[in-house]
Formats: sequence, C-alpha cells, structure tokens
Amino acid sequence: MDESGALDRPDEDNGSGHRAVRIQDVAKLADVSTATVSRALASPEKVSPEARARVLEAIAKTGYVPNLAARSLRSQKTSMVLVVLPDLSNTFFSKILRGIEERLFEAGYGMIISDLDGSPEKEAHFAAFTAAGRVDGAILLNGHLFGQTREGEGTPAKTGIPLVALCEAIPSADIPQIEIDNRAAASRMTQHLASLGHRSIAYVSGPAHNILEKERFIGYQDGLKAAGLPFDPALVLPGDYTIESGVMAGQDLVGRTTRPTAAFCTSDEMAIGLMRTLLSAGLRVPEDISVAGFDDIDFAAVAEPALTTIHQPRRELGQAAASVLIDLLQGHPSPKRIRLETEIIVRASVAPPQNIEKAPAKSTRTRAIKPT
Amino acid sequence: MDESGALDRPDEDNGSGHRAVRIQDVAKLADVSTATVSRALASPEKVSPEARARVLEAIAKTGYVPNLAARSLRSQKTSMVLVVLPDLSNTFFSKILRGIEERLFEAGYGMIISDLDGSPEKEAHFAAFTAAGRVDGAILLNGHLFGQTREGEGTPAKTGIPLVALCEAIPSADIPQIEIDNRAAASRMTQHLASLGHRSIAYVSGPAHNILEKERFIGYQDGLKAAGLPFDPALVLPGDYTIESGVMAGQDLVGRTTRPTAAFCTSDEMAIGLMRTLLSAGLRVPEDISVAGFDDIDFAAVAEPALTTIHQPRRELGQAAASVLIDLLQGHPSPKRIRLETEIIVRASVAPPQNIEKAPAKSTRTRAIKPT
DNA sequence: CTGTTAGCGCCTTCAC
DNA sequence: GTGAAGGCGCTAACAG
Repeated sequence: MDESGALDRPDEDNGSGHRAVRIQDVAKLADVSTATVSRALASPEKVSPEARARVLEAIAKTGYVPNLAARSLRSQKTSMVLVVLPDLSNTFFSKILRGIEERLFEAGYGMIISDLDGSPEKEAHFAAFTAAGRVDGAILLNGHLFGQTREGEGTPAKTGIPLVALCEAIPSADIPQIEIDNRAAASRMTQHLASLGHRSIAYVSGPAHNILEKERFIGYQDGLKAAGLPFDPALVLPGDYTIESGVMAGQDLVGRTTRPTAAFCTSDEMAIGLMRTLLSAGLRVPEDISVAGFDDIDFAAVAEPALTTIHQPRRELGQAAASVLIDLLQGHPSPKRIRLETEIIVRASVAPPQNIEKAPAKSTRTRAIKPT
Repeated sequence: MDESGALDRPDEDNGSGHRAVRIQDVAKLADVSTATVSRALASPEKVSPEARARVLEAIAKTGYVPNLAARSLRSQKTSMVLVVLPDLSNTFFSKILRGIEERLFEAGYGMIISDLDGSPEKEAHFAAFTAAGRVDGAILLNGHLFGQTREGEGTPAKTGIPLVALCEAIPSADIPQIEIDNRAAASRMTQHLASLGHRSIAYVSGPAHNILEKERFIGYQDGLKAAGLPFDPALVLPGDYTIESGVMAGQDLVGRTTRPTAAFCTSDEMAIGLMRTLLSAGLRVPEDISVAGFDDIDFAAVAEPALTTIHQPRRELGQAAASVLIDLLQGHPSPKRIRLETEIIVRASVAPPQNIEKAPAKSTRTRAIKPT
C-alpha cells in the first residue's frame, strides 16, 4: 500500500512509545537482515560475534521488544499458562498461586488466571480459550477436566495441551497429579488427638463430592481404627471449608448434651469459625473441647487460642506443579505424581481432655501394646 | 510449503483437536468468504441473515474457535489486561482480584497477573511485557508506575496503553484513581474511639512510604483534633500491615507501664496479631485495651474478640477499576477518580475504657475469663 | 451485502 | 554465517 517508505521514517527515539519498534527497525540499525536479528535472540551461537554485538546494541538503542502476538502466531506457542481455580478469593489458593507464578516467571511464562466461580458459562469460555491455542498449558486446581464433572463423568474436552492437576487430584485423567497425602495426614491428626487421650473425636467435613474430603474422611476413619476407637456417624458434622460452615458446626456442638472432647476440622477456616462459636457460648478451648485444623493458613498461628493444624507446603505445591508443567512443555520427562510432605503443627488449641479420670487411660486399656 | 492441499483434507470432526480449525475451513463449509465469517462474528448486522446462519452452523459443526494470536496481530489488540500487584498471597488483594476478574470477563477480557514481589527485575519484565503490546491495558495496585518510585521519581515508562490506579493512588500520574477515602475513614474511626471515652489512642502504622499510610496517618491526626485530643508521637507504633508487625506492636504495648486505652491498627492483620499478643500477656480486649482494625477481612468477624474495623468494599473496588479501564479501552469517557464508601463495623474488640482513672497495673492477670 | 487482497511482525526453511 | 522470501490466521480496506 503506502508503506514502501515506512522503514525510512527517522528513527524516532524509543521513548516515542506509540508505534512499537519492530524487528526491521533493529535490523536496519544493525545493518543486518531481520533473520539475523531473530537468530541473535533465539540461537546466538549461530551468529557471528560481531553481528551479534551490533544487534544487541541496536536492540538496546531502540528498546526493541519482540511482538509476542506475531511470535505466537508464527511459532504456535504463547508462553502463557492458564491456571484454573474455583475461588480466587480463598486465601488457601493465593499462596499456591504465588508459588506457581514464581516458577512460571523464571521459565519465561506468563500466567492467566481463571476463577471459575462455579459458573459453567465461564468454564465453557475458558475451555474454548485453551482450545483456541491461547495458552501452552494449564494447571487445574478445581478437581476436574473441562467438560467433565468431578466424578469423571462426561467427555473431557480435547485441549491438545499439557495439563497438570494440583491439590485436587483428578483420578480419571491421565495427567500429572501434584498433591499432599490427604488420607495419611488426616489419619495422623486423628491419631495425634487419640494419643492425647481423646476418645470422642468429631470430624467436620468438606463438601461431599470433593476428593480432598473423600480422602480426609477415609484418613479420619483410618486414624480411628489405628487408635482402636469406634467410628460414630453422629460425630461427623457437615461442612464446606468455609468459616460459616465452621460456625454452624460449632452451634451444633454447643447444642449437644454430650459433646466430643475434640473436633478435627478439615480446614483452618472451619476450625476458626468453630472455635469462635464455642468461645462465644462460654466453652473453653482446649479445656472443654480441643480443636484441630487443616492447611496452616497464616491466621492459624494467631487464632485465639493458636490453632493446632496440618501444615501444607502451599508455595512448594505451586512451584512443583509449575515445574512439572514446564517440563511437559519443553518435552522433558516428568513425574506422574508428586506428593509433598505435610506436618502437624502443635499449638494451643489441642490438649489432653480435662474432665476424664486419668486412671483408665494409663493402664487398664491394653490396646496400646506396641510390638517392638 | 506443502500446504497447497490443506484445505482439501476431509473435515475431520472437530474432536480431533490437534490441528485447529481455521476460518477458511468455516468459510468453505458455509460457502462464503473468510471475510464474511469474520464479519458474522464481529459485526453480525453487516451480514445477511442467511449467510450468518450458514456461518454459525458451520462454526458449530467444526467447533471453530478464532485464533487469538492472529487476531491480535492483525488488530493490534489483545483482549488482555494486566493486573499489577505487590503481593498475590495477601488476602486483601484476592477479593479485589475477584471483582476485577468478574467485570473483565463480562467484557470479554482476560486477566494476566503480575505479582511484583518487590523484585525490580520482575517489574522490568512486565514493563517490557506491556510495551510489547501484550496487553491492552493495566490496573495498578502497587502504588507506582513502571519506572517510577512511589514518590513519583524517575521517568515513567511509556506504555502507550490505558492505565488505572486502584487502592493505592498514584498522585503523580494522570490516570483514573479508584480508591476509598483513607483519610476520612481513619479520622472517623479515631473519632469513634474518642467518642467512647478513649483519650489515649495508639496508632499502628503502615509502611512509611505507602500512600495509604500517609493518608490514614493524617486522618488519625484529623480525628484526634476533631475530638480535641492531643497528638502524642509516643503513641505511634510502626507497622507494615502484616500480622508479625502487629505482634511486635503488641509486645511494645505490653512492655509499657502506662498504656493507651485503645489501639487503632491500620490493617486487620496487624490488629489480629496485636490482640493475640495482648491476650497472651494476660491483658484483656477490650477491657484493658480496645483494638480497632482496617479492611474488614473475612477473619475480622471471627477473631477473638470479634474485631471492630473499617469495611472496604473490596470486590466493588475491583469491579469499579475494571469498569473504568474497559471504558477507556473502548474509547468511552470515564471518571478521573472514584471513591467508594467505607463503613465502620462495630464488633466486640472496642468498648469504652474501663479503668480511666487508674491504669491497669502490671498485674499477673491470667487469661480472660469469659462470662458464661 | 459480499469477495478479493494485502499485510499485522515474526521465524524459518532455502539458497548462497 | 547470512539474506531473501513465504506464510502462521486473521481482519481492514477496497471493489463490486
């Protein structure tokens, strides 16, 4: 069209900002071809030192930044990763996100976040988004594939890109899973409570369909069994990981005539909400009821009383997921499953039960025989 | 290259996934030109109903999704917005992010998040990123422009794209500012405490260079003056909005022989950390010291005691910022400044001073005894 | 209203 | 080691 002279416009100082500097501008200034500029950037060893130096200088002088849309179109890569999560405003996810972002950044990838917010419409949009080749890979924190339910029903949408499941494993999918051992962790906490002398341990659950909940619930039962305690369905209180549901569980407990001496909440939010309700009703924690949480969010340490809980290495989980995805993206082999260690953090909200005569706990019971 | 016959390949059912469907495939199937397909999508009114119907059908049949890299390259738009924030793992930001994402999504924009994490290197990267035309606009939550300090020193990087400042205003920049009236809010809380009878009100600050801190500090002084109270520098405790700094401020208070009867913390995190420290030292809240916060994060309501604080409409702030940016992006006029209302939420951590005449001695009080 | 055409900026054979 | 040239998929101009 009218562009024949475009390259001849005086080299406006980079600061001009509006019209972006193109590879041709750099090529011209360095007195090489655009191919050489491109190579100088992508594979420096294929360019003579002098040429490279001139190119680098020209780049510095012009402030050239490659146009990524063009690069993406050409190379069919985007340098972008999609992170799918159910609720951005949940403090649990934000630390994980940070871990993801760190690693992604180091590897030169950008992060696009999709907060599904339980909206099928949004989900469809992002499914199309990935299908449109807008991202090179995705990290799924929501427990299911696009187009599927959590139970693995439905046909998963073909994305054609590497996927990684983080925290909420997706058993039905053949993709790397990065998680903690929820079952073992829940079992350990249950046994910890039992070892202190608690014989009536309530369990405040997560949402029924959630895989974390399923595993933790089994872990709770494992722990009960390991401690020789019976499972009592009346001690299972429904929850959904939110503060509010912890408050509800607390109200339930307050209203009972015979109460458990300990409550194991499967999220710190619920534990904090529950403690708050107990305290407001005049009950003492841990004297009347011990309370344990799960996750070890920042507020656990400054709850009143400080919350005994299970520490999840959230940042590391995020980093691990990003690392695996990057390996996949670069064609390297990657582990199919990574399980990071958790740890019980002992604080003030858990103590031995107070109003139980101590005698029996010691010697009348013989179950505590440890074979050595 | 070898693609001369590409269009003739049998129309593999969309599910094949690997090779993406292109606009040409749709055009062929609908028996129209690619331009018509493009128009049918972008401006349906310019296409005859029949043609449009055929195109839509073809799109449905092929599962066509436009390649956004190509669109972006051609139209010089990306449909992406960058959100710059200092700390992704801070619970305060995550609710805001959600508000932003909601609005952006409605308008068809994606969100790219950059967690600066105090790293100049990251900042440079994202500055280049915007310069590379990778995003159409940006929302700045970090209180300064690329290339500048918070004080407005340095030459701001020319981005050539619309920018919006959210929460932390950037006075030196001529861009829309979306915020609350920090000064007025702090003044109101100070007066609220004074109206209850407090005459010695401590102030736990944010980071010195932070504009929120500057405004809130002035507001605190305003409030003091309005209540006829003198300003006492000894009552200003340094903080940085974190739980830990609240703990430190608490230790300071605990160590004093004469203590203020109230402490106004400029973040809920600090208030919670401070309360925790007070409680641990045997002081009572609010009986011995009233504590007020700022932000009204989710945990404020379930702190022990429940925290009196200033509610910030975080989600709405995010939505407002996104709306303004979208207006800018679409060439609509937009307000230069939006100030959202705050509200004092009265809870249990603030009460009239109990022992006005005699300061609570360095007694060996034990834990607060709850009324049953 | 519709088709044709010319690139958006880059990378990557292919030839030298 | 280097340059020339084509095309990634799309949309904006221009004809018709």
